[in-house]
Amino acid sequence: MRRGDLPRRPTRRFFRQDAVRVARGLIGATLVRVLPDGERLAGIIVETEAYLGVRDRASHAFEGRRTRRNESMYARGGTAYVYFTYGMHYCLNVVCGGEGEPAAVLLRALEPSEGQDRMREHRASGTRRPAGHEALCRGPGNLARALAVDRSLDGVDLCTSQTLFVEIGSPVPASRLRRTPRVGVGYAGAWAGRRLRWFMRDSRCVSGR
DNA sequence: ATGACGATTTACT
DNA sequence: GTAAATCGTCATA
Repeated sequence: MRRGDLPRRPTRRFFRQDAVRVARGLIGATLVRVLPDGERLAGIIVETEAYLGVRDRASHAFEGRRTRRNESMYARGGTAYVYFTYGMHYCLNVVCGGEGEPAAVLLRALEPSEGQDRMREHRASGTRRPAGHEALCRGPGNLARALAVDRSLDGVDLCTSQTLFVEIGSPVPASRLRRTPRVGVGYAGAWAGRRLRWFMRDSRCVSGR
């Protein structure tokens, strides 16, 4: 982005690509959350994972599973898919591909860039020590909590929403990225080993393991 | 109606 | 390293 340019959102065309391209392409972009009171929270996306749809055993849509929970995975690319897991955490995904094609990218970590105090408040309750800047949005559950993302944002269209959206960032060269298997999908057999996780090599905000 | 299970996080030995 | 927290969702009956 050049000086004086306004931030731009990725096009619908971008989100309609396959999840591998979207996962790779979102690294370095900024995720923006505008709270009900108008405060803007934002962070640079530093870690993503691709879930490839009906053939991917780790995906919620494996073998065409379609339920109330994962319904928004079947919406068109650019839709938010927010699910609740482990009885306490929300996770935010970006749906990819065309309508009826349930692929998605899980957003796993951000480097906070705006509204860090508010993020810290959101993270505060339940933890003993306040999270440092690096840890505010480290891990999908923490990211969602810091940005006040819950099921009310499930199904939101990131291409048009004023509440939750993405802004294009500077291009990230491949040399700054690392690619590994996904986290927490050991149950997925051969799919567990596929390198479908991307993260910024030098970022201190990336989740562990 | 019941039971098993998480695309996680934290705390603790 | 292991375990606990915690509950919506889904498959089974």
